[in-house]
Amino acid sequence: MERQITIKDIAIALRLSTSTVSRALRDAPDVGEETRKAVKALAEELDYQPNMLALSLLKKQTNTIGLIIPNLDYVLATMVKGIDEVALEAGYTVMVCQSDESFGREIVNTKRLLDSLVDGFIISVSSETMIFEHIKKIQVKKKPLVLFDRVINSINAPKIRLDNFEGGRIATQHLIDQGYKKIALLAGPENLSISNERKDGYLQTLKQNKIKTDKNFIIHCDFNQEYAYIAAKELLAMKQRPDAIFCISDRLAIGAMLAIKEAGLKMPKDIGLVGFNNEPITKLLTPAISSVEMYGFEIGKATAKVFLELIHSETDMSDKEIIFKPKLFIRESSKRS
Amino acid sequence: MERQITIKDIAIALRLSTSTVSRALRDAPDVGEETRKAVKALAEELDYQPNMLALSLLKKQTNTIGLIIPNLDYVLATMVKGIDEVALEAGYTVMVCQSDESFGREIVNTKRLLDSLVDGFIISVSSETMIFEHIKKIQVKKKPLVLFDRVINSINAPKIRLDNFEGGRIATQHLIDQGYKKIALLAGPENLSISNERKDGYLQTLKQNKIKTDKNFIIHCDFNQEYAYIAAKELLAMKQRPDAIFCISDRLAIGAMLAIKEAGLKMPKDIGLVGFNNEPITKLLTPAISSVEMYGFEIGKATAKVFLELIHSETDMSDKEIIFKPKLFIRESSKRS
DNA sequence: TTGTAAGCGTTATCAT
DNA sequence: ATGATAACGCTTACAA
Repeated sequence: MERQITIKDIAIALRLSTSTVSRALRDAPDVGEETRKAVKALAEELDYQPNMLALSLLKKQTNTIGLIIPNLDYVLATMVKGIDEVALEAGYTVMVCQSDESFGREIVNTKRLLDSLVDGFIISVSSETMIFEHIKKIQVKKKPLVLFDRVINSINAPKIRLDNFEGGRIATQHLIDQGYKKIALLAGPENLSISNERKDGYLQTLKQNKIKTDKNFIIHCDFNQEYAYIAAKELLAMKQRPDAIFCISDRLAIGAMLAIKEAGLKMPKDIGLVGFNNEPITKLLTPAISSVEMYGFEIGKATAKVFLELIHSETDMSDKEIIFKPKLFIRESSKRS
Repeated sequence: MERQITIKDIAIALRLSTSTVSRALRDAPDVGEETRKAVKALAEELDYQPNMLALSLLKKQTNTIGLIIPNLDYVLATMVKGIDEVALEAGYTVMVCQSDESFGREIVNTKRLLDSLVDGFIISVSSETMIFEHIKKIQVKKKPLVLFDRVINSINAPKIRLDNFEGGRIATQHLIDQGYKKIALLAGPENLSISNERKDGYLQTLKQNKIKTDKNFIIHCDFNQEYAYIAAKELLAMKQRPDAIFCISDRLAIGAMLAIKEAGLKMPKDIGLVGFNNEPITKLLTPAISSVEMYGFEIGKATAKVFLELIHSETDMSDKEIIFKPKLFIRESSKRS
């Protein structure tokens, strides 16, 4: 790596002090017209670039956002895109760290980023995360923190997320409206907020419609097509098999679909299927799968905006909560009428 | 943001000099056993964290890799995952910047990262990128640089990529073997290396099999399902319509598939279809789409390894080139025999 | 074994 | 209008 051109180089070459050069470069008012020109010309010629590290050390800010996410699947990639776009615009660079759904990696990532490189954090937790000491540490250090998508209610920080309860509700209500009576749920990992909220929406909707819930109809599994396939097979093998399955994600729905097809059942006639996320694939499959849109890009943009607001106004925003309303896209897999 | 605990705080509290504290913390040999213990104990108690910024400024290295990619679609997300994993293991943090296929944003990202925060670059260029001054600038500054996936041949730097020519070849040969005679090509943007290499594989294979190429059978379009749909419609509307379409990506293949279905044609009987990337969806569609696997995760890991090698051994590696062999997964969309 | 001082590249404060 | 100096937090000769 080449030695960087510094302010000092310019100062020496021009027989000026570093402070004058610094001032000239930043168009400070109290600097002679000629010196300014000379400095700028030489800076240009030598292709001088300020050393951000030195600036960051001095200013105690890096213009960098630490973004910690559990994976880079469709939904999160979309959210990252939104965050990125807003951040770039505002002059921030985003450090994306994937925890890969691992609590351990999430902690390592948090620690690394916390070790003073980033101005603040935007986090969506891993599915393993049940203890939040690492997150609290961020707050102890008074670094700005925004939670999105998979938020943690017990942490005091701005939260941007989908109304997952409502998502669960509209999906379930739709199935009921289509005449399905024995609706199973393929849920995600047990302790994951988004999964449980969707589940609550499902449960309450059943109750409101006076449909008894069958515990055996609720299966928790990892966000993984294979597991969903196995879980769905189990459901279909029951004597009193469900006549519809609501899946907490499209990946799960795809796994379920494979099991349904293998069982020789037809959607929507024999069984109804609804997914979540509204991934582009859902439109393309046969049958196309009904799914709940979660507006990932918008959530991403909103998240970054809240972050910027938080970082610029030192006011307390820990109560701030932006909740996006989901929308159900009804497709063949569940449309009977 | 809270004031950080510094070495100075510990020094004052213990009535030592900062240098002694620094030494004690780093287990330097020339420090008294007792002082070491005292320092470490207090550091622990105060939860002292070294200021990486100061260290970086001093050492002129940030343990950070600048990763510039055109998008976060399935293939690149997979590659990023591979890069991330290896980098994390080696103590590096990755700054992922999406150019969003925009030349302008690629330049902004490069400039920002170059302004001294990162130790080196891993880049896959945008589809708009035809001028490489920003990349050359990285080299002028002697920062380590590795290109992957969409590489630039005229730039002297290690390159890790798929054998795209071979990918084009096996896809085309497969179609020929299945008895297709009029094979069209849905290619990507005109100036994109991966697209042209795949195209060359296609062209040469046709030639080798003594099949005349029809210029009208080759359509360039953006990596976008909509465009592919339109392009495929055009192809199918020709009097002498193609009896097979090789698409340079799965997204394009999906667009083509929609057009094919709409035209009432059956795959593989009436028309053959082969995609590229082997995205998980290809298996799930009806018919399942044959596709060329490109081993994104492995390419990602290899890329990060080469980067680490480059950064640690100051040897010249600009000739290094790792080329992965693609593999065709044959599915219903093109399997006649 | 410990302390002093210079330096990494920059800016801000105070003189001149 | 310009310069000297201290400071950001840390490491590393060099002294003691």
